[in-house]
Amino acid sequence: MAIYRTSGVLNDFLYLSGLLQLAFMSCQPLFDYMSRHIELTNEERLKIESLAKVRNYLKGQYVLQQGDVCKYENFVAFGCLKAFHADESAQEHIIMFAIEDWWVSDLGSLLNQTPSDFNIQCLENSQLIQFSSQNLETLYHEVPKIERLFRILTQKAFVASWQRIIRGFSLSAKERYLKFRELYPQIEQRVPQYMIASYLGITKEFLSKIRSQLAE
Amino acid sequence: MAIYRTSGVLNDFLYLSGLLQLAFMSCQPLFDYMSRHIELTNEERLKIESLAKVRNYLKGQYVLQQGDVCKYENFVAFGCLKAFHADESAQEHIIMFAIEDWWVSDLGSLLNQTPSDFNIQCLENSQLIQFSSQNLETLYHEVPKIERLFRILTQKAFVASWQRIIRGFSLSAKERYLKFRELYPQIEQRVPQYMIASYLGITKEFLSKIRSQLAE
DNA sequence: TAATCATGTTAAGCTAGATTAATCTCCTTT
DNA sequence: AAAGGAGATTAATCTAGCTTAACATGATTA
Repeated sequence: MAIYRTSGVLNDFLYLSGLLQLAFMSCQPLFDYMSRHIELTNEERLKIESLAKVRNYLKGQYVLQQGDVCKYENFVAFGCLKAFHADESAQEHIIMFAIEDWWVSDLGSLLNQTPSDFNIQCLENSQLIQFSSQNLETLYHEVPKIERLFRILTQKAFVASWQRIIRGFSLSAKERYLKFRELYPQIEQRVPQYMIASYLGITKEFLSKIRSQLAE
Repeated sequence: MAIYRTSGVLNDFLYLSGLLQLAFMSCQPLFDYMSRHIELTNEERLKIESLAKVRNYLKGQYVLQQGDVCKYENFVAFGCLKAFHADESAQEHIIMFAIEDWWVSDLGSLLNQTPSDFNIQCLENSQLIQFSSQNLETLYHEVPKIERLFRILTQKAFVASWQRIIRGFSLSAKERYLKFRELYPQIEQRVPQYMIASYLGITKEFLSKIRSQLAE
């Protein structure tokens, strides 16, 4: 698919920025993020660093494929990804986007070591900070603060997913689109419209219609 | 509304069973439940008991009303409840049912002390074991096992809610109904059809049609 | 006994949103 | 320069599921 291909110029850029990115493969973005929630000692930072794995992905690459067991909980240092489920008729349904400072994984698959329900794919060159479920367990035990942080994060994610379910019930497609723009203005700029349509659970044609109505 | 009213005979029964239930207001159901996940010492049990509040509700009573701040995380010792959101046009959208051994609350409201997005109402006489957010915090600190348990429970709940979102995208109403029966056979027996329709995000008339198709 | 209420069913007509297919605009590649 | 691909738009037609409304049933109440 064309998403894997890039122009010569873009390739040069990617190669270059790839090199640049290699120069900055550290857990710093994660520490910055964490320090907004909890305070970490230097030993704790070292512990976290020893259990994390920093990895770069190119645009189009899959971090997780439906059917595989999810190996990592991923923190996005930079880049943009989508998580999507492909149904029987190969239709893609985007479950979430992830940009800087977001966590993305198939938690069910990671926890139960079962085949994943969905795919995670990079929409831009991305750098992820990865924790295997084993390392995460170790981290929970050795740095209880982190267990606490993850409880809180998961609770927030759970609340957000319930709000999404409520929106799915009680709002029209147009209202859901407006809500999406309100909630995620940064993401709206960064991903193509047809993916937003997929996230909203409507066709790209219908989203286009909604937008033209809004423009009037 | 008639849901509050009951026949004389039923009232007698309720009164009686209310008395009987008063005789058994203990945290035992919660301990039984917890012991399926973690092991508790006697001191820990006492700690939990000291922070919990056992309360009976009659059929029809609200445990939480939309707009109020959610005061408790509720464990269902017995009974049956629904959590539902009422939209602008006063339409009810059932988000979840809760029976024995389920937890039910508006976590977002509880955590952030913000007005709740939805109602929690008893469909049967119910007994809840309640933890205020303060007591829950205390519990997390004094019994770290519990913090761990709640992290795991929340993760599971989060996974379940994502699966529900996926189902909402990729399954037809009929498929969603069949899935519901598969996942929650006990609940199907216990709540009226029109509430199941609401849970599935369809009208009661359409569910009726689906069922008649299935019966053919 | 008659009335009421909760629940469920059936059927006619209606709309939000899907499907299909053609067209357009940028980019990128050759 | 031409061809191709990704993304977006528009319009015609179609359908899953909604709305409305009438009716059935069984339980409860007066």
